[in-house]
This record gives sequence, C-alpha cells and structure tokens, in this order.
Amino acid sequence: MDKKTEIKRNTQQRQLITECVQVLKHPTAEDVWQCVSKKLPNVNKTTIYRNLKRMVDEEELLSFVTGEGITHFDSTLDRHYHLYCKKCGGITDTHAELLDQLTKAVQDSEKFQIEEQNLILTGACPKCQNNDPK
Amino acid sequence: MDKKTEIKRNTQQRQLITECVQVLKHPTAEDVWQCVSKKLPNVNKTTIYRNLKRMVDEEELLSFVTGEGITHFDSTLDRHYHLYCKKCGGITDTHAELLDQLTKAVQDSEKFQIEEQNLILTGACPKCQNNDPK
DNA sequence: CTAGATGCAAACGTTTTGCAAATCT
DNA sequence: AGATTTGCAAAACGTTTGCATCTAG
Repeated sequence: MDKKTEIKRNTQQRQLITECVQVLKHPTAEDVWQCVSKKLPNVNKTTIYRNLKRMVDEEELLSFVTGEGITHFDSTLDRHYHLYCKKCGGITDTHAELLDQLTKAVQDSEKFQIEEQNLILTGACPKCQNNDPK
Repeated sequence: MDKKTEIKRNTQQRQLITECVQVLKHPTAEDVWQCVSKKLPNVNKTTIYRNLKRMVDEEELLSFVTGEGITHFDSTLDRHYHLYCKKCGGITDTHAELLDQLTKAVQDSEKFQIEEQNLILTGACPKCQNNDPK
C-alpha cells in the first residue's frame, strides 16, 4: 500500500537519464541534461526534472543538497555520506560506519527517530590541497 | 586581508533582523521577514535577503539547507548539527562531539581537509512520535 | 489502441540586481 | 555632506505545471 505499482515505460530518455546519473556520479539536473543532450539533442529539461524526481520518489536514486543549496543526484543507494570539495566541486562518497554510530547515539539520547541522514563535509580534497598551494 | 573591514551601519532593519534570527532559532528568510514586519511593517524582503547574506558572509550567522532544499539561518556559531523533524518542521541543535570524532577520522583516512560540517538528521522528534500515533 | 511520456510555454517560488531615494554617522 | 542602506521593480535562477502531441506496450 506504500509503493505504487505504476506502469513504467522504458523510454529512450529515461534510459539515458539513468545511464548519465551513473556515469556522472553526483550530477545536478543541469549536468544530466547536458549529458543526455549529447545523445538525444532535443531532450527537454522538463523531462529530465520529471524523471529525476520520479526516480527519487521511487527510491531508484537519492538526492542531496550541498551547502550552496545545489541539488545533486546519486545512484549509490547504500547509506553513505559526501565529501564536497569547494575548490574543484568534486564530490566523493564515504562509508557510513561512523555516521551510523552517531545516529544511534542521537537516537538514544534525544529520543529522536531518525529516518534520513544527510551529512556533507566541505573542504579541500587531496588533489586540490596539492595543486593549489595557496 | 581576508575579512573586509567595511563600514557597517546600525540600521533599524539590521537590528531587528539580528533579533529575529535569535528569537526564531532556525528561521528561513521568509520567517525573518514576517518577524521583522511585525515591528516594521514596510520592510522589503530584499533588505532581509541582503542582510542575511551579508551576515553569513561576515560570519555573524551561519546558514544551512534542509533535505527539502530550504535555507535556514542560525545565530549559534559553535559547531553543532541539526535534527529536523519532518512532521512539525522543528529544528533542534545537537552538540558536535561525535561529529568531531567523525570529522577527524575522515580527515586522517581520506586526507580531506574539512572546513565545514553540515549534518542534518531528519526524522520524527519525540513530541511528534507521541502526538501522531500512526 | 491507449495510457503514459514527452516537449513546449508559461507559471512558480526564492533569491539577486540596478537604481533612485532615504538614512545613518 | 556623503557614503551606505533601503525600497521598489524587474530579472535571474531552478523547478514545476497544463496541455496538446507523440509513443511504447
């Protein structure tokens, strides 16, 4: 009764969107649009938005927002969090063990029932620390 | 050379904005506008946005974005993170010890130099768990 | 054949910008 | 007085919606 068993068509657009999210790793809607456009020059952004939204609703993708307020999509579904490099804009996944510990602790001490964890650590990735020795 | 030593005027609007952020705890720009409007009915939203932005730039306030993509402002500057209740929309501060541990671990293992931590745990606060026994 | 998906244009909400008028200091 | 800040209107931005057309099943 929770998940709708909706008919889903396998359109070219949808296939490409899925593909692009996987390849691009942590794209924005704009990124996906540009990527899909390469193979299908007339895709409309609306289609991108509609599909991404639906995929998030149906839990095929997850989305998160960086400190700058930009929404990114992620095809990695296991719980993890993100390292966001301010300099190059790169986003790296990190595993969730420590975050899980933290969440459990909060759950116990605050009696807060946690459903989603959204952690973004922002800073400078190893590459940018070296390349930009300011 | 980093922080600008700009002239800052003590306008009525700015005072009220500061006041409202403190009182409201984790307001959105809209919240602040409504709050300031009570005492100064003709404030323009632009003024709210401009001041909030500047305060964040000058590190008098910090801002964060919930999973829904809504920007909130916070006058508590010490490192801490937020519990966001999906049902009532309430936001609670939590202390940062565990998050600090996590951050240190990431810093060491990933060689990622972390400047900002942004953690939002979303779920149901104690009140809403009880009041809404679904 | 037909429900569901797309493309387009227009609406939307939030935030930003340009400029003249008002206001702190 | 003079520079900063405000208010207003308009633009910008990312996203959503309505609707006619197209298409996968």
